Amino acid sequence: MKTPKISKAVVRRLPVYLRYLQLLDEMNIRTVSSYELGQKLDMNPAQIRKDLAYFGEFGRKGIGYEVGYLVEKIKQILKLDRHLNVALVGAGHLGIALSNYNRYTNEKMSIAAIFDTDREKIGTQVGNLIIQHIDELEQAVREKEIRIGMITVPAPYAQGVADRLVEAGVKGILNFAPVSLLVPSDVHLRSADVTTELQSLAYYIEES
Amino acid sequence: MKTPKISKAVVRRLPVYLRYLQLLDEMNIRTVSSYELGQKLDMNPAQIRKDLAYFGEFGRKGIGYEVGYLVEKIKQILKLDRHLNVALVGAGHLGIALSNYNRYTNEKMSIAAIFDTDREKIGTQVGNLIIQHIDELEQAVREKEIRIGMITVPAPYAQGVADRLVEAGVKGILNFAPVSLLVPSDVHLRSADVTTELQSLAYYIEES
DNA sequence: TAGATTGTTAATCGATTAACAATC
DNA sequence: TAGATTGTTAATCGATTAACAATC
Repeated sequence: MKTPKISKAVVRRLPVYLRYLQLLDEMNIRTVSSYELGQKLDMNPAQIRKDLAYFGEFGRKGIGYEVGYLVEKIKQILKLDRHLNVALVGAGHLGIALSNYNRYTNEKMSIAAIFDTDREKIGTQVGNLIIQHIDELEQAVREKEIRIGMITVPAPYAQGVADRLVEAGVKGILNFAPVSLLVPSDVHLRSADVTTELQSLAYYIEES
Repeated sequence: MKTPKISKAVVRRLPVYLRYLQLLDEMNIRTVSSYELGQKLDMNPAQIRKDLAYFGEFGRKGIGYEVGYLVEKIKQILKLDRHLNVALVGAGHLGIALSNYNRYTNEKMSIAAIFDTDREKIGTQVGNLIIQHIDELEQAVREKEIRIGMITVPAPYAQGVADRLVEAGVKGILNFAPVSLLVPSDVHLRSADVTTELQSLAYYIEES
């Protein structure tokens, strides 16, 4: 165990750091301090330093962090330096839209299969993939070593899809359906539901 | 000030409770205990009771919560009992997909305008809306009393769009672009970025 | 050297959970 | 009445921030 005990909050912030560091890298900025990062990401510099320090000593006192080096380190930590295949279940508007995210994430992470139940859609090409029937899910997950599933089916079908993904061996699920899912504790579930986000935002909107 | 100090974590859970309660309501289930809710939502019952108790005494000792009543109460708390207009900026695949979310959220919350800069798209109908040029944003926000903006433009344009939304008077922003935005402290910003979600999930995926 | 900035410890703050009296 | 379940206080746990010695 190379890391002691990393909190979920820390892990959720690492991709945010990574994204901004990659931007700096593209701008050929070599070095950055936790203070500068804090300014740009609206975060406390101490938190950034502490987060990074869980994984090693990446900075230099008096200087800051070397951008390119830190990018590589964070990629390693997040395991973005190895291939990771994702399955997308639900080829509706949202599913199709998300299938474009291939480019955004990382060359090493890619959507390796898309599933639906609609006979009209099956066999159709989306990007460089062909929409498959969901009954091929288990086989595809095994053959392509898919580890993460994204669920973009209507709410009533989402739990069933989650069950199948789990059964097939997926270890992470990103659920876009507006419903609470139950999965075994060894499977990491994230909700990416627009409904709940908007509804909780509404709380903060004062009367006009 | 009718509420003392409600934490963000509590507010984010209320829509989750609401959603499940509405499901129970549709199934004509009259009453539910915090224990049952906890089971179905994979949450601690004490937390659910405590969350609800911040806003009033909605339950009955020995009985539980009356589903229909609690649904109404949570809607009131989240201000989902009044109209709330949302603007969508960016009519790409994701934007179009999200424009369907009208039905999911709430009859009272609706996307009231869609903007883009692409001349090809402007004037095009999406659902019951016509895509407008982003230069009409300020006027539309004012006229339609839009209070929340969803950003689905490419990352490099997102901060500019956020600035315009803020300037126009929007008080909540849901950002789908893979970039960290800065907004004034009185504007509530939420990130709904798939990239960071997937990347943080990757951390938990063990070697195959 | 003087100034800057890290890594880390200690202090603080916030959120979750346990426990139980009140009561339906 | 006995059993169930809330609302709430106290205890615990986890996360953030402040402070500063180490050092580039």
